[in-house]
Amino acid sequence: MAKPTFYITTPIYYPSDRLHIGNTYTTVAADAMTRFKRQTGYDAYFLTGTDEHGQKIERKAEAAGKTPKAFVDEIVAGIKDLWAAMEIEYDDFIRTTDHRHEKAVQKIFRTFYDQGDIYKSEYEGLYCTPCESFWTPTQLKDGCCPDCGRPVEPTREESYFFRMSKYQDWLIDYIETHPDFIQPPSRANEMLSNFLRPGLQDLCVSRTSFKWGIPVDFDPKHVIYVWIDALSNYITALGYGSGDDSLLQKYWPCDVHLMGKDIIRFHTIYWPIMLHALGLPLPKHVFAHGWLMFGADKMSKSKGNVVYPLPLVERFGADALRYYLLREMPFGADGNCTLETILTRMNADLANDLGNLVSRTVAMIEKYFDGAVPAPGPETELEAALREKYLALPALYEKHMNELQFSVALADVWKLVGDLNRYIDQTTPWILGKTEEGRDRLRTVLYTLAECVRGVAVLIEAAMPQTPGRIFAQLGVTDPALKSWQSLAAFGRLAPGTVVKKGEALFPRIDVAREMALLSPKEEAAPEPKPEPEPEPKAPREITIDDFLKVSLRTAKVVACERVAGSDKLLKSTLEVGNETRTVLSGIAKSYTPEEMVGKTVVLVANLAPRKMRGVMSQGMLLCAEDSEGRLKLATIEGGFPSGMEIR
RNA sequence: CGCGGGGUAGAGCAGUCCGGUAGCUCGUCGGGCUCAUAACCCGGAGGUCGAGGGUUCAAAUCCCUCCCCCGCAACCA
Repeated sequence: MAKPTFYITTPIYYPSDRLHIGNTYTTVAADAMTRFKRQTGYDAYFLTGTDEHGQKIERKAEAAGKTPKAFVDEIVAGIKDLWAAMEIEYDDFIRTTDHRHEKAVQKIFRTFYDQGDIYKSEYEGLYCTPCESFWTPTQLKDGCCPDCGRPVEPTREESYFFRMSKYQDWLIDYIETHPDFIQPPSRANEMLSNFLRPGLQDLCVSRTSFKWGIPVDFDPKHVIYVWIDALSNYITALGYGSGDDSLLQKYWPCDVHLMGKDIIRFHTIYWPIMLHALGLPLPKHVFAHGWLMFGADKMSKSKGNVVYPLPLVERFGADALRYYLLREMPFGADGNCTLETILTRMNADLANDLGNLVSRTVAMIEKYFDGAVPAPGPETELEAALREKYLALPALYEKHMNELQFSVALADVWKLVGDLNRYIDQTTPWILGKTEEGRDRLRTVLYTLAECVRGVAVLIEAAMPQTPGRIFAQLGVTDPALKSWQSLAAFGRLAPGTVVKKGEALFPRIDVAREMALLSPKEEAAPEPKPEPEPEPKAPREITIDDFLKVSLRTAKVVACERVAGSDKLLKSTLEVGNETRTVLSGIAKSYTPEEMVGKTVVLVANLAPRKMRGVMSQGMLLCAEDSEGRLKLATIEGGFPSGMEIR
């Protein structure tokens, strides 16, 4: 009988920057799930990859003086290195620039067009010419381009559109009749009430404003815009439209699309509709996990709790970081993530509980039985209770893993680890070892420990691929049958006489304070390229003095200041600039009270185009410094200097 | 009334759907043990479960009102 199949995907990541720990989390989760499914008898297939087209990459490549392909090649290599370091083993890594993908996407696009799902029309929107971008009214900043701040103008661009509206009722019905489709279920409500029930707009699926994309083969001045290009990867990777769709036949429909909660909308609305239009069944589950929060904006860099994956892996190993990621985050919810919580968790669970358990178990077998696992004697109720827990664990673990509740599944295993540490204290082997009758009892105790430790090693394999091997080495387990999931079905598989050998500590205890100092972002000018926290999209370019002189900076005295009704950030200041009076709005209400403002002599950008905010015209801008926590300090002029003076 | 998430011990969280002695991890204090990675085990202190009202024999849990925090949105030239 053929094995049941299991197909799992991560999103394809956008390689405009290095990946952060959030993407690492998704991918680790998918990898752990894949390993778990294989372990429990499935034919599992794990897909990840990169989404490489689009204007943003086109521009970044240009800024870096590279071709888009060369630019993404480099980043993709880094991503693959990171996955290798994290022990992530995917079956396929699809890049949207792969020839196989591009061909299939063109075919999909044409299919939609031929069957009338896609039609050509004009996109009417607000266009910023310098940025070559369309913006929706809601994206605009005060009527201007959110990127460059310059005015936009209504423009039309020829575009292809997907008739989403046609499938809206079908999708609503599908989601309502398939309560398991969107996980967690609260996300389904969100999609229904925010997007589906109000009515779907037809989706713009091509662009003519940039070139870095897959051309529409029957209308080559268009490139296919992100949706059809990116989402299709889940089937093009399986050979959809390639002539060999054996993988598709085997693995589709997908079991789980795993992703962060930010992109759930695309996967639960556009993607299902596209699949339906292609006549393909929908994925069984779309699962959105939460975010890893780094103590959020409030306490990041200054508290030294920004976390990057690579330095941690290098220092503590892939398994420790994988364990942390899977254990710390509850199902579907956001989790706090700081260097301190990571190190503390590693110490408590890995070094103290598991590592030390293995260490003391093996040490006692060496000490009392010359390293040979003793044959167990009669059982007491202590052993019976442990055995019962041990035997119940695989089913429990399997249940939680199948619900993608990694943290709960691991917590179950660690309950057994805790029980075993307690068991040692209850049975006091070091006393048993002193008498002849005690030694009989000791055989049972140490055998029970060794067998349970073996079970733990088997159970954690999916989450921590490297550690079981190290435990087996210390226990002297070589027979593959004893490393298998099936071996958990009965207690007592470990053969008495097996020779153990104490090795290095599985997880050396970490000096948290020291490591925190060592790994804090400031020290991290390491050779490895650190993933810049917020890479400036627009790197400051050199300008000439003439450019600078275009900016008119003047001293200005605040003569009055008040809060702006309805805004928590804006202050409205009345400024005296020489013999002129100006009104300026500034987003500084969180750092300054109106009272503090009055009387200050500040720096005004005097020739900035006026802008309306909250219905009030702002005639200029005040210069401010901003720290990493968003606190602002105005640039001020000391002393009683007159207003209206030029600043150079 | 924009959408959503949340407010439970010093910190991070579970419990809330299906009312019934408030629980877990870390930290802290005290004790035990010596097989072990200064680890492990036991115990204590520490909570008016955001506030107020209601239903009930009984409310963290159900109902109503309000306050506060965090995302998104808005907005910070």
